[in-house]
Amino acid sequence: MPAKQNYISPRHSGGVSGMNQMTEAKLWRNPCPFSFRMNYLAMRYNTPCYDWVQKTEGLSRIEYVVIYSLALCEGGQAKDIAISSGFPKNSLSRAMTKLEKAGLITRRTDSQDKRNQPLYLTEEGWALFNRTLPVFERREQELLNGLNEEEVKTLSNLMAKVVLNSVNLSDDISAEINPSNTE
Amino acid sequence: MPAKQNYISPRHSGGVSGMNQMTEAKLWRNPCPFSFRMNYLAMRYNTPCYDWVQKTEGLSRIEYVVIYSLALCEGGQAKDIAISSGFPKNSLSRAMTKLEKAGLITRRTDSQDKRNQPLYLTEEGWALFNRTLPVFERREQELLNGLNEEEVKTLSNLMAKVVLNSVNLSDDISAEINPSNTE
DNA sequence: TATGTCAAGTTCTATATGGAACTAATTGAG
DNA sequence: CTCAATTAGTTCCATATAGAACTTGACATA
Repeated sequence: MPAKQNYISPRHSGGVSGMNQMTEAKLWRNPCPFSFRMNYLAMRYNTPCYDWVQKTEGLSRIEYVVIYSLALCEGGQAKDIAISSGFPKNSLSRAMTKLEKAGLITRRTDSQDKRNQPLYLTEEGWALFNRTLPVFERREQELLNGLNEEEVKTLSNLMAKVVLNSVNLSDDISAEINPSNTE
Repeated sequence: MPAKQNYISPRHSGGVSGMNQMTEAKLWRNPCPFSFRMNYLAMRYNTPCYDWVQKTEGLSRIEYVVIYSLALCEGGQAKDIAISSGFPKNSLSRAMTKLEKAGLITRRTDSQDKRNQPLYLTEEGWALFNRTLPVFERREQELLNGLNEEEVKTLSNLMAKVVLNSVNLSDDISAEINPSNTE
């Protein structure tokens, strides 16, 4: 065959790193390198984990997030899950209804303030959490495989520092943009 | 008023760090601390940026991702964007159709392989990218505000290392689970 | 004891989303 | 040279999703 037929554009070839040219560009020639790496890794973590939970337990991502959140913070409310996860409260409401029907969580009513509905895992909810957690832990381990213990510690600390800093940031960008925002 | 009425449960109070108890639990008592920090930061970056692009330019997240991807890698294809961003190819197809109609991108046809459609930004596409990029850059800067230059460098390097390691991981979890996975 | 404001959660509904099946082009096997 | 397998991209459509409006409850002010 003529060479032209077999020619594989460098754009589409694996190259040394085993990734396509666009991914390499986003990694190494990106004006927002941190954001890309973060989003890319989030995808490589979330997709397989939540696909697996969907398949094995029949729970969507948001439904599993509710379970996970309550396992870490018993008696938390929909509002708390919304704040810590970013999911809108109406989607959470739907998820909670389904989980309650499935017997995985219970809602009580705060007698002090009847608007509040502290949420708890049932025994079955705990069982589900306990049998699924290892998969999530394993995936995180796999991602961090390439780092030694020291590096994992450093990375963890720096990420925590960024999270703490981010808490004070406004999410309203229009407010930050000045009339003359020509950089 | 009786103290009981005014009592604010520690669960819902700001506490020292200014975040609710559930977020603190997810940060400091999480079996998967890296994953949570990553997802939390991704949310704090993506939500305001893409909401802003939606409002100011009328582009959805996936549509903007196409623009951004082509700015970093001219002539890339839908497939490349799918791999590097995780969006399904049918959603990308829809986005590309809209962007082409809006005059922001053009599709050519590879004469070598007519299945391929290398994509390019038009002049207007470039203009849009150039006027929106500063907002994304600024948001990344804001997130990293709390770190000094040295720390930003370290964090960037470690994240890159994790990405490189992750490239070789399988996304199929069921294949990784052994019959006896009772950890 | 009214009344305006705010907060938590629910419901309604239009739209966005992505899986599955499809078309068209290419390649590989025999 | 055929035909099966593979790949890029599109279309179809059932369902998930999230904005907006709503309900209910709390509480401050008067």
